[in-house]
Amino acid sequence: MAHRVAALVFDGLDPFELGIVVELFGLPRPELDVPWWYELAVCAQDRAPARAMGGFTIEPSQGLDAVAAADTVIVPGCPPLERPFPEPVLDALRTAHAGGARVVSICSGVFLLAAAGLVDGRRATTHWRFVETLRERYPGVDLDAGALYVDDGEILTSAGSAAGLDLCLHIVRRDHGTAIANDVARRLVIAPHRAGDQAQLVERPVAPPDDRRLRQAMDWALGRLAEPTTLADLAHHAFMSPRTFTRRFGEAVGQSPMAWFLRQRVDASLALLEETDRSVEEIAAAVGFSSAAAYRKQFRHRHGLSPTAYRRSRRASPRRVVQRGPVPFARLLGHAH
DNA sequence: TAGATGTTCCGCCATT
DNA sequence: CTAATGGCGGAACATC
Repeated sequence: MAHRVAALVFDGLDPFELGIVVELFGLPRPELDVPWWYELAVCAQDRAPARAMGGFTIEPSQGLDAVAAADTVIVPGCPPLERPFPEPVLDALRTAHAGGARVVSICSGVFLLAAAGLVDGRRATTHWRFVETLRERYPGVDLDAGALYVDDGEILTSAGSAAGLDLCLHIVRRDHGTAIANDVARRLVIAPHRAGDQAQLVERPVAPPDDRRLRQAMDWALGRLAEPTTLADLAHHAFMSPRTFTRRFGEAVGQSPMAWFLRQRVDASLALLEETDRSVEEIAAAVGFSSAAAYRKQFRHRHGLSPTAYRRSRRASPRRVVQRGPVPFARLLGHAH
């Protein structure tokens, strides 16, 4: 069974945002272990070609029928503001929504949803440039101007282009779980250039989980990275049994608790390798490994080279600001979700 | 190198 | 009735 995704395009659409949709929903992913995946159709009324920003044209493969019949409709941003939307387009959107489809917008795409009356009295967001206009035109919308994206059930809206990517990943997470979403993200976010093999992929940092007890345990663990810590300890600080903790952690984070924790330790060591001259032995101890051997093994496993080789590669090109390791989870914990 | 010992993690299932 | 919980056991892996 395939899940039908329809992307609605217009003159003036932002091809980057359409690209996000194509990348996430329009490509086969045979490498993923999932029972079903998405089938994308790029749609416009009468399949009329749409001029994209940047001066080229997109030829839709489907008309509005595909929109009405879709399981998920996505509206990428388009500077809509002056013209009214064609009634058939709005109808197709309403039909899809009434039939239980999810309706998603990126950036200024909300205007179309609003025009169709789908976001009245609902929470939504958009790019900050459009906040004022949206407020004036559709005062009934409960606008959350600060959010990256808003998930209001079957209506999902997002802010600027990159937030659209976050929202699409969020949808994949909803549909297939966190582990698969992380997998997809890992394939999208390719490492900055590095000589040699494909080591050192930058993994997308996981969003902090909703469950406060989980965050609490993670916070606690991060605050004492170097101390000996067991699964039972973590579970205890989350006020759960080890079994339940393991289960909930996996659902929320997409990794097992100890795999996550080991990773945090290795991540923490990156800064020490880059910014200090302490020995590998010392660093291993400083981030909580019981032996340098264990540290080396973990490090090679995650980064494909030895700690010393990693340090050397950083020193060799100190000005390459673009290159950086994974964002430590700690920095994300403070963020709103 | 081999082997004994410990830990994690996940499917299964009774219980809440 | 369904959903969540947590104990148990064993495979996989790590450690000594």
